[in-house]
Amino acid sequence: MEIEVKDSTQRILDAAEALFMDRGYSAITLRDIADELGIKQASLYYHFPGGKEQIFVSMAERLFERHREGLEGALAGAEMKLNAQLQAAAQWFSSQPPVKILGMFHADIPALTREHVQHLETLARDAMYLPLRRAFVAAQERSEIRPAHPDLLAGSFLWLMDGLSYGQTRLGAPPRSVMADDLISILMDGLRPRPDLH
Amino acid sequence: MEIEVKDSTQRILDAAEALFMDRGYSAITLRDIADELGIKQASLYYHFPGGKEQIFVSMAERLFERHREGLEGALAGAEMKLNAQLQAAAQWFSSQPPVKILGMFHADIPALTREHVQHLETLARDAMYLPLRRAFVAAQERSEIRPAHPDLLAGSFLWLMDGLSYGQTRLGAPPRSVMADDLISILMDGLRPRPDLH
DNA sequence: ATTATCTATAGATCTATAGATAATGC
DNA sequence: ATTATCTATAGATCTATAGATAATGC
Repeated sequence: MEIEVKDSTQRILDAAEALFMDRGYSAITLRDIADELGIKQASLYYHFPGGKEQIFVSMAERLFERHREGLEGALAGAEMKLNAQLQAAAQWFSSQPPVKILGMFHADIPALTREHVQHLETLARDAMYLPLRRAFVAAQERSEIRPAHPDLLAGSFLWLMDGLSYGQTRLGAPPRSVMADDLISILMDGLRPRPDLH
Repeated sequence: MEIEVKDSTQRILDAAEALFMDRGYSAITLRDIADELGIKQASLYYHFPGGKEQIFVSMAERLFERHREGLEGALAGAEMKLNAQLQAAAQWFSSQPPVKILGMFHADIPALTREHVQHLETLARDAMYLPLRRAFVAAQERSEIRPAHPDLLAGSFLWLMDGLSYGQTRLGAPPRSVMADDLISILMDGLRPRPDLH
């Protein structure tokens, strides 16, 4: 059994991810990240010559790749019923630290270059949005749910999963797993193929 | 007919609201706000001796009071059916600039003093969360919807309304009013009093 | 010689304060 | 005299660069 010590690059990205995701790009300084690791701020430039922006972009790339694999794996591993797939997706999201992806983007991204924005938006879309959208579209094709705009469904589901992270202690809320189950159950009932219109 | 010119304090809060809500507390400087108004950064201290933090808190107080009145008015003005009330609430939210309230709080609030955090959280709760929660509880008491945790319902609805602001151009989405109607329709169907549990 | 850190610091902000200036109202 | 601005600036960061230092690997 080999004890593999994470290399410095990964440890920097770990710290950066926790800090950036929690408080946003502008609020975090390179000193915050370095302090977290017990090194000096200038030492970060050895691993990331591009400085703060490069650290942010690398962190986001790694995060999206992890989510793409995790979410696609969860969806593929579930029964081919939307209900089971959404439960698996919810479980995946709650296994991960909060992402706050859309909020982060809107607030943080004006601080980045156009190219980096474009790049990260594509990654985010591929990693989190499209896999869910495909699951909703497939369920519609199987007539498992009534017709509804798949962009709305995918976006709202993703948004709700993201919101479960925030909601925790704030504004008095039940535990996360219960919330996810209840939400999915309400959503599935709401999407039944035309139950008994009026 | 009297042309009432907004006083400087209100104009400062207008600019602060637009900037803070868009990019967050840390990303906005006093110079950004002053530039927006065509004055010098130091002049802001005449109206807000407490500086940046006081501007943010005053802006948030005004915003929450506006939302409390607007949301309570919308709910009270609607038919006493949950469906109509949620539609009125959705209309109110889409009449307002995006709030991004929870995301803002989580990210920005570590930069404020404990007292201000406490104060703003109470205002946010009273203005946006509790009115919706009361509407869901009342609908349950009228047996209009099946039993479900009202905190989850109020929180998710608020969160979804908030999300409609983000989702707009991003990630390919239908127009906001359509999305709100579709979501409410799905939610209402999902909450029907025990439809036909096999 | 290479790798990974450090110290020191330049240059660019940002917040906040002090005091000057100009316009208005008694 | 009061109100609302301005200029100037101190003091505190923050990012990024230059070059020193120490440990490891050939």
